[in-house]
Amino acid sequence: MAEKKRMYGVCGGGIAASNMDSDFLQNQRASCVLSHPRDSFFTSSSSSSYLGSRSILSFDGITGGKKSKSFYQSFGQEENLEELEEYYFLQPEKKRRLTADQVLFLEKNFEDVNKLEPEKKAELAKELGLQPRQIAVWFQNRRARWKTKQLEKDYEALQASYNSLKADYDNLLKEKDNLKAEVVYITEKLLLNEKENTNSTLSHGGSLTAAPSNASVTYSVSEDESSKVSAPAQKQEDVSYGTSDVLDSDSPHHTEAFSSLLPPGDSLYIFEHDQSDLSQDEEDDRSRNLESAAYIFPKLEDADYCNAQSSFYYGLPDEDQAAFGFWLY
DNA sequence: TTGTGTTTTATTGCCTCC
DNA sequence: GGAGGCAATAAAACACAA
Repeated sequence: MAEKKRMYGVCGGGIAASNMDSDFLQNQRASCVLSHPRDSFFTSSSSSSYLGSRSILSFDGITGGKKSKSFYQSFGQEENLEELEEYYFLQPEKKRRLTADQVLFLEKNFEDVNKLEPEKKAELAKELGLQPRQIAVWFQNRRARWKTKQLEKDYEALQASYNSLKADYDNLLKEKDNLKAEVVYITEKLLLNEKENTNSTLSHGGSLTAAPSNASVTYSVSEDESSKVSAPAQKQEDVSYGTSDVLDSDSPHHTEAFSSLLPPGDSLYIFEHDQSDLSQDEEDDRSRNLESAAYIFPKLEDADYCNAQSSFYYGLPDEDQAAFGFWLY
């Protein structure tokens, strides 16, 4: 690539200067030294429009720190101009850091506009005694730094947003698991009561009796029984039933939860039972029914009453459908 | 003092716009 | 085709621990 940018070059010798034409280099030489304390030695040939650059050449300690041999150490004030010029322009290129003031000034301008108009660039260069190219480079690098910072900020914001959403999601998952466990618990209770009811009916000469539609709801679960039922779910998901109103057997809300499954006007008639009455076969049946019910119940939240009822009804084995049909209607 | 990591200054090559 | 912007990179300057 020819060219344009190779010509921006810094004043003085070194790599960048090697691509410059001689007129350009003459001007740069002149402008380079103007800002130096010994500017007067070189002003005669200057036609530069800038005050010149303090950068690149290493004759002037600007920012402190490690420095190569200084101008004044190398040459006493009596040295002749040829040697001085040789010193300046045959020096290998050295980068110079801008002074704190220069940086501050540039930073303030960067706050106003982060892209420079050519006029502004020339103005800043003149004001700071730098090459316009240096100003342009500084702004370019500054934009790059700003962009990097911005990316970091954006990343942090996204990370925070992600963490927040993930926390919400985890909470919803827990809530879902809790609700699932409640469904299992409730279903088990219903099935147990259905069994109990069947047994009771058979022991009373085989005539089925349903609770009157306006009968009061009675439901009770012993402390011991409750813990037996909930234990597996707790073990698996660390679920606490104690937090649920629905599952609080002492709470009036408990029966309301069951009643919500019934047609308006009907109420649930549930007998107390003794779990110890269950045989191994009955336990197996119960497990099977629990699986079915646990699969079906989650649909209830979106379904209207009829849909929920039919889902519940048809999702069970035939014999259980009959049983549920008995006590639901 | 020296080795090493970071920051700053500057260059290069490519791209877009006018 | 020239001017200017950007990404990638080099290299000097700087900071700091050992």
